[in-house]
Amino acid sequence: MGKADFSPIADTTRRAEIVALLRRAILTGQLGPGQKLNELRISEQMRVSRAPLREAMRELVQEGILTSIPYAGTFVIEVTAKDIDDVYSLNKVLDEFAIERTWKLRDQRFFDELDRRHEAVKQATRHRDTTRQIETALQLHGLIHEWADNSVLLDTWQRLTSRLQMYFALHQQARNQAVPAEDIHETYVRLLKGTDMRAAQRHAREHTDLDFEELLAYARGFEQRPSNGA
Amino acid sequence: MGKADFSPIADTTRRAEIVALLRRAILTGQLGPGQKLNELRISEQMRVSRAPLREAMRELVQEGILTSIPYAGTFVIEVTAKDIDDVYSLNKVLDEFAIERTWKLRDQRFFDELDRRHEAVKQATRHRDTTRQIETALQLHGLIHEWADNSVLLDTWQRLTSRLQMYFALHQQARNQAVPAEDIHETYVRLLKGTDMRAAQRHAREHTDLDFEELLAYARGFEQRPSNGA
DNA sequence: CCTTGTTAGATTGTCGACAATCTGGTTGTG
DNA sequence: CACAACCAGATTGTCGACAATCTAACAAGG
Repeated sequence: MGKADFSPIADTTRRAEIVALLRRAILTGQLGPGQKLNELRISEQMRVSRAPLREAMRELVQEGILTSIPYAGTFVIEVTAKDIDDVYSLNKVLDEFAIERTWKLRDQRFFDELDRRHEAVKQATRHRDTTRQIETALQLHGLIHEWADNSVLLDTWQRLTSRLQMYFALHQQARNQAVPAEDIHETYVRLLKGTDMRAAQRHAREHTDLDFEELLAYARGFEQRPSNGA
Repeated sequence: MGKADFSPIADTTRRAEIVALLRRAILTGQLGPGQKLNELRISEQMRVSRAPLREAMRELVQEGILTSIPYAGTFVIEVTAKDIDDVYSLNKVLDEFAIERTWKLRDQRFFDELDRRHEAVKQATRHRDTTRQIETALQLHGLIHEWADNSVLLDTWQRLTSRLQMYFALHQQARNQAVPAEDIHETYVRLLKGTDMRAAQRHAREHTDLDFEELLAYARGFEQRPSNGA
């Protein structure tokens, strides 16, 4: 049968592309915390007028990775240890909820997708591609939120993810250390495949395979440090 | 001493005022679900150009009460029973978390504020002011999120609150029934003042004094019903 | 020396006009 | 009648220019 399920076509507005560009620049650390976004300069660089750029910036402000002060400018959010702790602690709660909601909905497609994403992380790890490693790890952890069949939860988690990705990128960028070779997501995946939901939730609450403790310790270091623009 | 701590002055940009106006119009039900927002018409009514209006609309899109389709328009979100259920279930999780975080931070100022907001609800109830009753009830429940000392949690909760307020307004508007005279928040306040945190959390999870069950039943009624604009 | 008033430059906020796109009706054709 | 191509109107997306506001440097006065 001619049954092909098409995905929605791409948003063909400049605004959407600008949002994607800016978000990527921030989440990869090209735009550092506290840095000011000069509208005229950016609009000229992108060959775009200020109108769609400003609209894009409003979106990112609401997304929580930019902050705006009227007549002063729009800046990349500052990162404090408390911010990271706030995001992290809430993230754990959402994880527990997502696991609970996803649990009964797990099927073969879920397990397949879980393996696929897990494999993507392992591949990025082998290639020593730290940026992609962060990205894939977050995608792996995002599966339960996508599967939970709760659009508001997914929305909320994606908002947190933006920040998480930014934090990890900063951390990685500053340390630039060798990535862990072992597979730290092994337990997480195994528990999600198992039959003990409580165990999976406990794992999400207590043991984190996204290495937050180190991230926190690091963040306490650059507290109050002046952020120099690029 | 001349020590007066000033709060930041109000945002004096048109954009901010437009956001407030539009939000109020949506949350009070003046703009119904599915309704299209004609930029030219609204900008003329507000005596404002389309630029700040469009920026304001981007904010509300990210806030989750508007939805935008490129080259087609921006619309007030549709309300389905599932949406309400999604918001409601996530809200309960956030409540539990907020109670946990707030618990150790409770002090006299907290209890005073709790009483103050509780009193505001009772007053609105006495005056049969249903709109204000919704508003004050949500403010009462918001205290634990404000007190939890987690800016991300507060952000998230406020986003959900926008929707909750909209749902309740629709419900109230359609039914237009007499408001309950009894004080349904009595237990909630009492538990928050007590010493048993688990009991307070259980109450948040199991018994809801914001009457969601009825709201849900109602929402299932206008599923798929065409929304006529004003 | 410190404070206050002024001013020039840069940047953000807002405006009105034009371009791109969608919608619905109309027309022509089989 | 069914259907596709086309066209006119309305609406959204984008642009360049102007107005409002902020910042920092400088001068004047105590």
